[in-house]
Amino acid sequence: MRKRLQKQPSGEPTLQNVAALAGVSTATVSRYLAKPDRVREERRRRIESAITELNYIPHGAARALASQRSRTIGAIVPTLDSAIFATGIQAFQERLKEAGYTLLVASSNYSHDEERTEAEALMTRGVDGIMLVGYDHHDQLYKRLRQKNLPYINTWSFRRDSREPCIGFDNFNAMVRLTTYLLDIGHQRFGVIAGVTEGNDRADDRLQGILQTLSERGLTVPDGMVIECPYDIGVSRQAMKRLLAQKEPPTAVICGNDVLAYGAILECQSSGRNVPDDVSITGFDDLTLSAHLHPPLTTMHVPSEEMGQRAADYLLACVNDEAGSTYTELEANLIVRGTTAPPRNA
Amino acid sequence: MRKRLQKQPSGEPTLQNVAALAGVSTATVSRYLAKPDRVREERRRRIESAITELNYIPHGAARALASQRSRTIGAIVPTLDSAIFATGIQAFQERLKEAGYTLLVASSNYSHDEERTEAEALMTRGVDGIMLVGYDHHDQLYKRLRQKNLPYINTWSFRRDSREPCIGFDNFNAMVRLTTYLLDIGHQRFGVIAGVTEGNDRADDRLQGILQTLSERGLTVPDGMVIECPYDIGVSRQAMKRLLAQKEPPTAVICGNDVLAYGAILECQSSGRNVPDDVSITGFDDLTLSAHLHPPLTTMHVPSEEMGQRAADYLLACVNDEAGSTYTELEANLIVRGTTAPPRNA
DNA sequence: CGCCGAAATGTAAGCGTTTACATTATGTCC
DNA sequence: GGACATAATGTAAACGCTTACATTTCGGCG
Repeated sequence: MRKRLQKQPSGEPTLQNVAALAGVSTATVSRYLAKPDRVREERRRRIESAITELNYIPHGAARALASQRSRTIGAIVPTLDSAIFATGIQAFQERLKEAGYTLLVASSNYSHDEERTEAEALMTRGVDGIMLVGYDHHDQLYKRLRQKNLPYINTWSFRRDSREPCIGFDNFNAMVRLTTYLLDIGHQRFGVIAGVTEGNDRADDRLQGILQTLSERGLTVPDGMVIECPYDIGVSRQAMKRLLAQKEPPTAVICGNDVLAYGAILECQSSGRNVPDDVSITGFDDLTLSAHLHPPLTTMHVPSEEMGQRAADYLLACVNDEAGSTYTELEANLIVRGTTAPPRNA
Repeated sequence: MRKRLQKQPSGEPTLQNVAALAGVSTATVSRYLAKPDRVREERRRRIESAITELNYIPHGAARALASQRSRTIGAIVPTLDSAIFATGIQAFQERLKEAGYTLLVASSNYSHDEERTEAEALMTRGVDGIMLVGYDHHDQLYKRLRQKNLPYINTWSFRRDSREPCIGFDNFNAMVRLTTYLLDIGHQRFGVIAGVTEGNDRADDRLQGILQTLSERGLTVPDGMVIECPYDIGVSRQAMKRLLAQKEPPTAVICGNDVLAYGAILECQSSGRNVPDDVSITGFDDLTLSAHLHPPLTTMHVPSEEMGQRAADYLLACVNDEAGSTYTELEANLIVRGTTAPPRNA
């Protein structure tokens, strides 16, 4: 046998060391780690003290390699830098933690391509499942997911006709309800500050919900009364300014989410307009802050925590070969607060 | 040789398959993956098409096991559910992504014990480095980190006397400056709505900065004028209510962060008090929204993005055995906006 | 045309676990 | 006390890569 320079080992205590110190086989230690009650009392104690003494920490990669599962789950959100996703992810993570799983996060910046790339990266990391936001994804991504037979779930939206596992609410329908409410209290002239619909099915569904409801009531929204803008409060203020500058300004402005609504409200306050007397404004998400605003924001409440939890539950069920409900519809609730009122002339 | 039931392989294409299909050795494929220009043109092409044909995705765990590094970095933040950390993490992640690293996140809920547990979990996952928030951590955690010789960095605070690698700003000093500013424009009666200092060195440093500055100017803050509360807008409103109910209410209220300040402002608005005429209010963090409030919030700007980036840079430098600056002080800047003014009687 | 150093490639030994199967200890029942 | 089922343990072969070292190929050059 030739002599070779040994590859440098990690220097960390290994399961093998633990076994040696405890005077048992590696299999027993491994079993102890997985199901402590499958090894007899006396050995268990020896193993435990060996672990403590060596400060042994199992090697996840070795584990993943041997067992073909990483106890790791991935999530790809458009951005972490948004309270609403952060809340959902936080809940998601919390649940995974309880089950001994670790979360890998990635962000797509609202781009299908980036999302796909990130998904690929997560797969390399060997995640046992993936949480996605929305239902509209890169074809290749769906293909890969199915090919690898990797559990995944779409969140933040729910469509009756979906063939993909999903948990969320119906964005379209939610906006139908909100718009109907505004119509019912007498509004006729609407403005819309929508999120960017390109590559964002939630934003698009919401916008369509508004437009369709209005058109069913025989109302059309003139050009210039629908503005798409990124979820940025400054940009939203600009949008609101343009809306208010129209010769027949809207009596109600529907915003794609709460942040856009904040911008709209602030613009009104800065320009001396009263909300809701001069103009009603609505949001979507129901961020914590919204209830405290002055006046408090009328908005659709999105159950982001529950969504996070349930998504985790579903994926955990999948990896454990249990049955989980593949389609779960949650309710987004209209919360009427202080930023909406009948229009002046009504 | 006995017959054994084969352990079920993953069914995924492996590097071995790629090598076979391309007609080269596994070593060559592996090299191609790591440094494409180290294999000759012609083989490179064969390998590439083999990869495409098989839809090959490298197996991260195997990789990690063989190479002793996971290309994965962990971060433990108090909570994801806070705009300020989310922003920092987002930037951190972005940078890691560029370098081909993946982020593992965990949250500690402001508890040293949970932080330690999470760190242990991250180590099992084999992270190559860890980002922590604050400098005050569980002794065991520090011990473990050093014992494993695992790169780590403290963020969100900077202390001259720190012996730990850190990147951040001096919370104490920042509050000294902010308090001095308020003193300079004439305030004498102060209220403080601080974050919970237990287990949160940043919150504590900030509070001490305020108290010490005041005491140096011969001012003492009476009991009941300093309230610690969790970063919750509702709770903060309650705190503000109590402050305003004192017989000599403060002319300036210093808040531990922007969220607390929002609560304070909203409480004033609800109770018909004018900010800043009746009472000045300051925040800390400079969240995006703060600049847009009405009036816009006077606050300390925290460079969370830069902090995230730099933290990533440092850890990446460590894993690549490059030199990175171990101590980096960033500046938190006082942004004077509309919520502060000299007191009425001044 | 042969020689040499460098570059490219191949060979095969791990990396630290899990787990199928073999073996051994334990407990139960007559 | 022996036979047997059962529970506990041990043995050793993967898992899918990386990489040290060996071998081959390539390009110049005299």
